[in-house]
Order: sequence, then structure tokens, then C-alpha cells
Amino acid sequence: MRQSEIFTKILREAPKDELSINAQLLIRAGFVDKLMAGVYSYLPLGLLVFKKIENIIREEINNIGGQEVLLPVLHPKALWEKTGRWQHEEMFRLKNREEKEFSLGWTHEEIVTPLVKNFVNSYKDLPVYVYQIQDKFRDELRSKSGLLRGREFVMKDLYSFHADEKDLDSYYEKVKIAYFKIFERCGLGKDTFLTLASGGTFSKYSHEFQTITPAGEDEIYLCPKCNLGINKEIIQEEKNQCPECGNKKLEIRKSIEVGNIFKLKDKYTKVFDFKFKDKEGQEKIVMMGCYGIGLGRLMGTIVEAHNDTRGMIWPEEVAPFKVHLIKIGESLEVKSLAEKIYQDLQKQGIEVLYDDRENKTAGEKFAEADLIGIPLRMVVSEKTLKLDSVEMKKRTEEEIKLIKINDLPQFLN
RNA sequence: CGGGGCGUAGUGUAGUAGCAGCACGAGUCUUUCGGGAAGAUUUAGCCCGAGUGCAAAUCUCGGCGCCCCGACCA
Repeated sequence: MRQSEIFTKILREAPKDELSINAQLLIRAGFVDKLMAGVYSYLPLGLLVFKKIENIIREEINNIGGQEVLLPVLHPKALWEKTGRWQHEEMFRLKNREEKEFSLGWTHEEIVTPLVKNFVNSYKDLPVYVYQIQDKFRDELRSKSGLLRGREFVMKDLYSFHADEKDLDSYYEKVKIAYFKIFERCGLGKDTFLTLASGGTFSKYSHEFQTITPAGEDEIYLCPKCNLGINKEIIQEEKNQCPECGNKKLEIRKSIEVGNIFKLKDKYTKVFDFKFKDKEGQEKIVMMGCYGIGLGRLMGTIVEAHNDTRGMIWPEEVAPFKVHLIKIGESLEVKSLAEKIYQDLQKQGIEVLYDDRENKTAGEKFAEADLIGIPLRMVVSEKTLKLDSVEMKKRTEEEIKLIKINDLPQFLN
């Protein structure tokens, strides 16, 4: 992509009312735009990152058998009355001109459970794993911290249906592993910890995936021996010690909840009378699990975890581009070499943002490149041309390397 | 929902009753081009409504909106 053609512009200063790092950097760099509190537009650069995250999640959920669907956002009142959640405080409710009532989906158990029930009769039809990547609407009283807590946000929600609890348990463990792969690939691996949280009425605990960062709105008690977090809601119940090893020296850390998994068991399948016939022809209730990841929050968390005073530092797999090619100077030689490298990189399938802009000083280009945070910066200028080279610098490092133009193809492989 | 802060141009800021100013950005031209260029020139603003007053960005009331702390977040 040519930087001269991107319709957004980079702001030298952050809007003064944004204090959170993710909001400041993402807005300044033109990755997102705020429509109102907790509601954001994703702009070209931000959407590239968003799609990378989306694809990582899709791949890992497909790997554990997930089948992707797209459920409606507009829901009828009746289904929510059935589970007693019509009055849920986070739900947006609306009426049409005939005074019929609807809601905007803040979660999808009420939709997916009767849906899957339609197709499942026998134990042979189970298990079923369905997921979607789609908008959720939640009437948050206090949206905050940029992308970290939204009123409208995209979530990956996976629902699993099983013949018995044992099968639910084993799938639940698979999801844990898939989640860790997702966070690893998003560059949050070493900072993300499985955390025990309250399970509600249907199971003792649920699990959260908490990423340690100073911007966190949660606090977890971390057992460094087991790499297990304990949510503060339940730390009293656990007598302030690690339930795995009994360690009492827990570290209190600020963290962001990037994922959450629940064993719902029969909580919703019972309400919708979702049963199947087992091998003996006996009717049994279906067991259910649900598993969520908020994509925007994940993107915001990556920014919170990877930045410096100059800007964002995207982990390789979620970066909007692999290479930021910068042209300095307007001579024909520099221009044509930069153009050629731009074309060559694209031919090789390397995603490249090409700063072809004129009338920008080198300093501005570097400063903006640092803000955008693409992993590898490549500079073509009079200086490098004389040396038959281009200059390479990783966003994470200060060291600058000169690479001979002829060696470029090998270097990039 | 409780508490606090705030709302002046695209962004940042000055102006607290008397001509709405500055910087950056953006446009045009020229010169520049390795860490946020120079000159010339142009552009653009008091969140909304009501009130007080000769006069309101400024005071009063109401509304809307944003940020932060807390509560809430199966």
C-alpha cells in the first residue's frame, strides 16, 4: 500500500481527553476513530491489524473443530424471556413501530442453543462446535480505556455441545490450549495467564485469560510457581493461596481479561429442553460450554503491551504490514529504486507499506514510521544508493544494518 | 449509577464580561529533503438552548458530550 494514498492522516498530538495508551496511539496513527464513548470505527491501517487477529483466531478455532456461522444481532424478546435474561442490565432493548420488542445481542446462548437443537437428535450428532466472529452490544455504564471496554465490539464466541460432562471437560481443555496459541501468536504469550474466576451458579469456577499490563482494569493474584492467576472475586474463598500448590506468596498484578471460558453444563440446554438419545435410546440433556474473545480488546491489549515513547510496536503476526519502505529524497534514482523494491516485495508476497510521500522530511517519515510500528523499516535514499544498499532497522532494535541491493531477496527469506 | 475534571479551528492551546489570538495541520508557490524543514500566501473555531446584562467564549440555569476514580461487568 502506498502511504500517499491512505485517506487518514497522522496526528502529531493525541486528543487531550484520551489518556489510555491504546486510544492515544491508535487514534494518532489513524488506526481507529472514536464515534462516541466505547464505539469505534476501524480505519484502513487498524482494520489490517484487526483482520490479522481475526484470522489467527479463526485458524486456531477451526483447528479444534469449530464451524463458523453468523448469527443475527437482532433478537426477539421471547427467547430472552425464556431464560429470564430479558431484563439483563447490559442489554440494549428496542421497539419497532408496532411496539414489538427486540434486543441487540450482547451474547448468543439464547440464539445458538435452539439453533443447534434443531439439528441434533442422537448421540451420533454430538459433539457440535459452532462459533462466530461478530458484533456484540452491551450497555456499559462506563466505557473506557479506548478499545478495552466498548459498548459495541466484535467478539469471537464459540459454543460447544456435548453428550456428557466428560466430553465437555476434554473439549474445554482443548480450548484452553487453542487460546494460549492465539495469545502467543498475538504477541501476548509470556504475559497472559490462565486465571480462576467465579463460575456463577452452574460450576465452581470459570477461567479467564489475563494479560499482565499496567493499564489493566483487573487485579489478579498470580502464583509464580504454577503460572496460575486467581481473580480477586474468589481469592477470599481460596484463603489467599494458590489452589494448585498452596503457595501463599501470590503477586498482585494489574491485568486485562482477554478471554473467558465457561462450562455452562445444562444451564441453557435445560431451559430450551435440548436433549438427545444415547446408545441405549435414553433421553439425556446436552452439556454446553461457551468461550469468548473480544477482538477489539485484544487489539488494544497488544498496543498496551507493546509500545514505547515513540509509538506502537506490532508483534510480527498482527502487524498491518511486514515492511515499511521509506523513500528519502526526490532524485529520480532514489525514486525508481524505491519503486522497484516496492514492486519486488509485493511480487514476493511481502506486505509492504511504501512511504512514497513527497514534501515530508526524513524526520517526519521516521517519526511516523515509529508511531505506526511496523516490524521492519527499510530506507532507500541517496546515501544508501551510493553504497548499492538499502538500510534495515527493526522497530524493536536501535541497530541499523545495510544490505546490498543484490542480497535483498535472500535477506527477506 | 455515585464522585471528580472538562468542552474555543482538523489537533493542541491563550483569552474569566469589551475587536477570538497563537502553534501545528491542511491548500497554493518557491527553496529544501537522514530524526517532527524555511519563506510567501490562503484556510478554518467559542458544544446546544434559555436567562442576566449596554455588551457573554467568559456569569446563571438546563441539556448534550468526552475523560478519570469507584460501583457494575453470566
